[in-house]
Amino acid sequence: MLDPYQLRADPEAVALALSARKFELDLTIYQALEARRKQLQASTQDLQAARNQRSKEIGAAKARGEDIAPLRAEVAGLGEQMKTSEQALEALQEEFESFALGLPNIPHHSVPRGQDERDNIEIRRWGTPREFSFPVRDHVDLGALHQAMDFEAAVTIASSRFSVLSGSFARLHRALIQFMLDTHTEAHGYREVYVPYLVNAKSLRGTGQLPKFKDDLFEIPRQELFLIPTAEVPVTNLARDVILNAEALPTRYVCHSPCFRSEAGSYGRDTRGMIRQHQFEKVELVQFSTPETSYAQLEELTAHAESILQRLELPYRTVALCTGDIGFSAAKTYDLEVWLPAQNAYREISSCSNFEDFQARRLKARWRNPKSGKVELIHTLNGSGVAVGRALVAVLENYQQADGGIEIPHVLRGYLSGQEHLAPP
RNA sequence: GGAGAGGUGGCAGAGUGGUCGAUUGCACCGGUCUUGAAAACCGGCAAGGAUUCAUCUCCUUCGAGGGUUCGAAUCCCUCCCUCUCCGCCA
Repeated sequence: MLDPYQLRADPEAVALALSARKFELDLTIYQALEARRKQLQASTQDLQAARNQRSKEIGAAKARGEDIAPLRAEVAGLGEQMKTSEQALEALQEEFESFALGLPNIPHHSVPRGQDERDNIEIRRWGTPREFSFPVRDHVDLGALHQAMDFEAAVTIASSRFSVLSGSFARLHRALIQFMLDTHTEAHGYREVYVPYLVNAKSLRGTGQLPKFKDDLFEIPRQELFLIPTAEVPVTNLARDVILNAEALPTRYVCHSPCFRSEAGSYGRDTRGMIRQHQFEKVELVQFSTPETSYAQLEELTAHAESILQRLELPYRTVALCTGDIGFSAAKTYDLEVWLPAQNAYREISSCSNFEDFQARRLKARWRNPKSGKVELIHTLNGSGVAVGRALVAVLENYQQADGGIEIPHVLRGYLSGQEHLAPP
């Protein structure tokens, strides 16, 4: 949610800033709503004040033992009038809220301007894609060869866009999770958390998935809960309705969780293999910070995610998303794209964002600023550190050998009883 | 699932229809005292919103929603959550 004061003070400037991300803020609608709100709120509060004052007079008169009947008659009509006004105001405020919830965040000034992903800017590249002396297999073929990846079984059990891993690949997948968690907790100073995978609508509204992106979620209507699309939701909601102490900031959380996405609207995209699944594992980094340090922390968080790819010795590049490609809630985002030899392309494996106070305003996530003594909104950040399924794909494809065997990255060997190599059966 | 108890400010905890937005304690901030600190004493200290250059003033909020009333933290109804006991269960 945007700062209502900023919106009120200079709606034209907000509209201009949002136009950079191809969002059209309808100033006519906004200003009409605002004018009605202002008028109705003032008149409602006047009625409430009159009611309160009269009631106090009745109380005082009664205490003096006077006859209160005439006073009561005087106030009689006030209540109905007030109630009508209050209801109208409430309806208007709901209308205003749904309007405000539909407004995306304002991009930070450092975000490159552009229309779509073609205008994203590559910040840096790490590693060199390997030259293969044999035809490369993609992870699906490698999975079949190792008898360790079964998409047909997943269709039988659930539907398309699910997968079954077994044997060495299931273990490699688990090893990646352990490696990422251990690295972030031991080398990067994150606190590991375990959280609910089902969350309520309030949590999703807080992080920005609701109301606008309901179709992307799996819903459990009976219990009014949703499967999490990312650990960002439960972990960021740790700060909901909380006033943090200044000493607690910055707060760094790391969380491994499954993620569930309906992938509505992506029919036909990435249908082969486990690149785009309804269910996948992710290790998520979440930080809470003061407004002063949030951009420094975005750089830090991004470096922590990059460190995973570096330790796995996977070539990747870091991309700054342009204004036209940035997500709804984010003020600035870096994507990490890992090299996939079978696709001959860099593919997204992590997305690291600073949301500034956009989520915090919805969450009422605040801190007490010792300088002002005031309660102020925190800034929230998160990033994948990194997507586990895609990391598995990247390891398999980058580390494959001519016979279809897989060399194990050095940092994972300790999690695999020291194995250096997975031979096909 | 059954029975009972309870949800009040950062925390603890009073308050059962009328200056209660809320006694008090702790924590926190400022001051006096002190070489310094502690103690003691004095003062301040909820959040959100409207209006305003700012102050003043006003409105809302005692788990959530609805109701009764001129007036609700307080009475009634529904829901949510927490705790205790029983049952069941990983």
